[in-house]
Amino acid sequence: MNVPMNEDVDFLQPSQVDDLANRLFFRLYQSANLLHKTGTKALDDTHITTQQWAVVGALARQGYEEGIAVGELTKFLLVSRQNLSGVLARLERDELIERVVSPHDSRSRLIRLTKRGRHLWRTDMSDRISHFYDAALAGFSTTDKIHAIHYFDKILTNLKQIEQDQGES
Amino acid sequence: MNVPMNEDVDFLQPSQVDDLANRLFFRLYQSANLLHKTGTKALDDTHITTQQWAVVGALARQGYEEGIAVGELTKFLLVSRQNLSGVLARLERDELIERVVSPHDSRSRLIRLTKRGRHLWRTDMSDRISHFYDAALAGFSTTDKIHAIHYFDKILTNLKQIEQDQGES
DNA sequence: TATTTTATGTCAAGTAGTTGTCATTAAATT
DNA sequence: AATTTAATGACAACTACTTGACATAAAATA
Repeated sequence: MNVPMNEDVDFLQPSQVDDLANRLFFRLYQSANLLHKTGTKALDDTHITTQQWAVVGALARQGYEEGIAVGELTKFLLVSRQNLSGVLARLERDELIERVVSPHDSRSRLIRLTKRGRHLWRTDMSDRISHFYDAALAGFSTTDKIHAIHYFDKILTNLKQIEQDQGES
Repeated sequence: MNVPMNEDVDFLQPSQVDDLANRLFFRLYQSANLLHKTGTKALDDTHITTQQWAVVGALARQGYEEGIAVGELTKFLLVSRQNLSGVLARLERDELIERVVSPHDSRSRLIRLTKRGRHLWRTDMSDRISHFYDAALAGFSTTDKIHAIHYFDKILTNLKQIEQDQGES
């Protein structure tokens, strides 16, 4: 037995799996679970889920008043086309978004907020989201936020690379 | 107009919503999406999803050979009992876990790995997970990992507080 | 012009997540 | 001993997420 056993690490993850990595991704998993639960509840009055929030928030960005193609939106949100299709159908049902044919490419239908959708974002969602963010990032300095974003960006870059490698095989 | 407009911030988030917070949680949302997609694909051969991975990983920890109560598991994974119930049913169907009556509380059934489940974890999952972690955290020093975990812990603490506050109202 | 590529929609099957409700059973409390 | 509380299972309805497959229409290319 030339390999020394580290009892402290072994207690939590009794295998060759990197304990720090395991903790990190498990906390990412937990954070995402709680984000969806508490985020959706924070917007309970608006009947908007965190996924719909992500879509509406994307469409509310300046520069996207005329809409965005579904394909672009899937790349931005990192969800599948088929999944996004359902979310968009429900947002369309509730008259928060609409589909218009792209002036540049008639294959492409652009998704954009309706007047009602824009109004909901500005009037009912923004404030609640601000308060949610304040509570969720209590104790975070600006520097902390920037550093945390940086780590997320690195993880995202790596995961995108993994996805690309997986697609090739 | 006494409030100065910050064009840089306004470009990405044209409201009073904290842009840094928005970026941070959007990247958390994206990271979780990609984690599930790439993680599940990395374990494709084993027919284990990231959620099942979380459960099996939790049960594979030292000290949990005799099992864990469903309620404890929901608190650990931060998912609902009803959701976990379905995941456990599929793992039971595949004979990776089993339910045994708790020796201390006969209301409680303990979830534990079967021999087959433990074998799958050690033989097929651990290595793939290690490689996945290595790729997903490429460029992360040990210090980076510790700092990132620290941020996740702070976010988790805050989100748990939000959940508690929401439950009271 | 004919072919290929691209963007999208749709249908299907399966997994995962939520809340809410009701029932059961046993522990804990009065 | 009777009542309350806690842990769980089961069912329902809904949203969201995946892959796979097939169809359509228009852009791009040969």
